[in-house]
Amino acid sequence: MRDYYTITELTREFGISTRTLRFYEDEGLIHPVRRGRTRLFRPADRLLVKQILRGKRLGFSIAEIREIIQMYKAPPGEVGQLRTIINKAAEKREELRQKRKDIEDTLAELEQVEEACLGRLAELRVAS
Amino acid sequence: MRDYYTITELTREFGISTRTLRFYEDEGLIHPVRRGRTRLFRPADRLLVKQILRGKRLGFSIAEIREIIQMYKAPPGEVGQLRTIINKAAEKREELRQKRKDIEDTLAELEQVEEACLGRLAELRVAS
DNA sequence: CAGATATTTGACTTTTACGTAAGGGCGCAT
DNA sequence: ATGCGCCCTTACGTAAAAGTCAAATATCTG
Repeated sequence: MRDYYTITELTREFGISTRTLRFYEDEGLIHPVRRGRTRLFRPADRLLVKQILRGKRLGFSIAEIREIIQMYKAPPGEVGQLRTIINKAAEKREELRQKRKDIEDTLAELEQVEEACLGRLAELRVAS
Repeated sequence: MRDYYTITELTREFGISTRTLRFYEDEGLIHPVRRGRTRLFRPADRLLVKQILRGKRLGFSIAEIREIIQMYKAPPGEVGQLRTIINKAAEKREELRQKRKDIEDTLAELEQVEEACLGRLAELRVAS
């Protein structure tokens, strides 16, 4: 486990640009430390980037990803705040379950596509 | 099963705008028939809209959705084409499985968030 | 310490997926 | 005949998420 990663190391690891990482910083999603002006990414920052990209793959906007990330680092807080977080988490989970169902449905359809293609291929072989 | 739906009926059913449906037509995703200039959506068009919106929820771009849709209505075709489709379908399925894993991971993290919040709430009750 | 390589900020541009406004047509209930 | 609701096209506008480029530093390496 490295102490620090440079910006270019992370861009190579994740296949993104430096612009993207700076953009995420501007958006308040990550907070790499600085040595002079140069950004240094700690393992925790790297993990955050991973979570951000995961959110992107699922079609979440930056704003939504920010919300999710903020839930992760929620402080002890007071009762009202805790309840708010619990509710938000429940909402997101519901949304994720919907997405999962969408995935299952699409997977099923694509399997049908494959079967149909294989079937058609078999027909063509017989006919020739 | 209705013969035709008007554009407004579909916007109400799916919570989208007429602009969106016209945009999808411009993009070649749907092809409602016309009575004069007015679009008439058949059940098959309605199903397509459903599939498009499902794709959107999963973070697919219009271009990607177009690809998926084209697999569904792939014609009997010739051997090379069929193989291409089979490969594309396999790729998409892999992508979907990745997304599903992303969802599972995020769900697990959110459950941890909830547990942590509930734990903290319990602490606060004891302390008071 | 020089030269190469990496990083910074800032500004402008691009792409995607629509939103929105303008201007007009059709059918029908008042 | 007119007001209402729904429909059409054309065209410009916009927000999000970066891409791209320039010019100025920083950092590493021999």
